[in-house]
Amino acid sequence: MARSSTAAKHRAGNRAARSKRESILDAATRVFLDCGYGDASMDAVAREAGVAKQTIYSYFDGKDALFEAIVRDKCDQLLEPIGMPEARDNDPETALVRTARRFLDVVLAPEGMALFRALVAECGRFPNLAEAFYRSGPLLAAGNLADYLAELDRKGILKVDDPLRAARLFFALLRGDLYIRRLLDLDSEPKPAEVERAVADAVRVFLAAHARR
Amino acid sequence: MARSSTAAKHRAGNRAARSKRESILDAATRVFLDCGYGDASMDAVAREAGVAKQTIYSYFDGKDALFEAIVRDKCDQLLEPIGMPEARDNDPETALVRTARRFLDVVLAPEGMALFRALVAECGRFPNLAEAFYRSGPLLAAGNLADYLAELDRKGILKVDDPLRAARLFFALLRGDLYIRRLLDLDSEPKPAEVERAVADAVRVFLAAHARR
DNA sequence: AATAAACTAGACTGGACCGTCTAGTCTAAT
DNA sequence: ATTAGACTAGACGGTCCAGTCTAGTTTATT
Repeated sequence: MARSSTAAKHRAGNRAARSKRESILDAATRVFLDCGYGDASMDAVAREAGVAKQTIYSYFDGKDALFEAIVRDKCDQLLEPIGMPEARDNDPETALVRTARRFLDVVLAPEGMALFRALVAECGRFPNLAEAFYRSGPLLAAGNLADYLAELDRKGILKVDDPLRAARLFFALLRGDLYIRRLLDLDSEPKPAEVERAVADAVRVFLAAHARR
Repeated sequence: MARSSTAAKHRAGNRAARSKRESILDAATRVFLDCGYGDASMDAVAREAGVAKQTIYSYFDGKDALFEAIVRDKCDQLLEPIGMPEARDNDPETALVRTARRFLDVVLAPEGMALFRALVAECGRFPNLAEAFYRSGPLLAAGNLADYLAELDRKGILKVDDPLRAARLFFALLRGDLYIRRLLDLDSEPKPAEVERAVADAVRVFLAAHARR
């Protein structure tokens, strides 16, 4: 039998309710990603959202559920460009540079970093979130690139024995030292020139390793 | 004027006091790295150490100071093998493989991962810890490798234009996808065969990129 | 206008936890 | 044996917070 509670109705979603739900999600995203799960308080979310605390509880089951919701939300929103297969090109350098830029722009941006830090910090409490992130982010991106690399190998443009492993290595190269420093919050968002240099380095090394001799 | 409080005397360090201090540090390390800073309680540390809570406060100024102490401790202990310059060898493959194994053995081990996760989670609260870790870990390792790579370049064995950047790229390759998965706690400690494969992949790609033509 | 549902502001409960304090025990040196 | 310092067990104050409850207000629908 259907629950007729307020929360259940909201989950179905009127128009007004959706906007209220979204302003809560927005505020919660800011608070959670700023403070981390532990130091974020529901009162702070309510204040930030301009909403009574009770209202939050009428849209979400509790702190855990709210955190899950905002993380899944940000994952979808943030990783969507990464997940999309890149326009392919017979010149691998062109395609790799495009893929690389798109990847770094997302993961090095403050939001991308904050999301990843939150996931790392809470992967013990929310293992399924970490899994979902990995699948719809790094794994999907590597899969797409792997398909393209396999095609280049078939066409004899590059030599790629294990496309998936090669794709993973490419993204590893791309993260490089920058990523570690960003994770530890030792650098602020890098300037475009730095990103461009990281892209160029990664592409150069990758192509050298997979050139047809 | 010198403080004559218990805490000050302990900091100087008798023999008995040192062992008590160490059992507190041990327990605190377990608790903090298991639960994270926020969810670790001083009562849990006391219980785990088999010590009264007051005793902890007579050796350490508070929760923050205890956390700092255990992190610096683990950093020193864990990163010491990484920081030492590797025995050099005119065959770069031999030397790189050795360096790579030593690096991955440390950073992929449960303790290494737990430490890094804690640092990522708390880098906002303890920015100086993150900095110290980076300098005595990744930065030092890259510096050492860079020196060796510069030597190889001088000898005409490899072509390495920017040794420090090259060294960083090598470690980036090494971390690869494994590191991300470990950070998110999606994998347990990898088997030696997996590590060996990651090492081989990284070395192969690196050498291909820096071969004298 | 009347009515019901949604919302607000804020009080409140129950629990966790940091850091302190107390009272008593153990150890070691004089 | 005495005495001082270290230690223990546990209580306690103060703070913070998740989640609930109350009483009153707004909004929308009929």
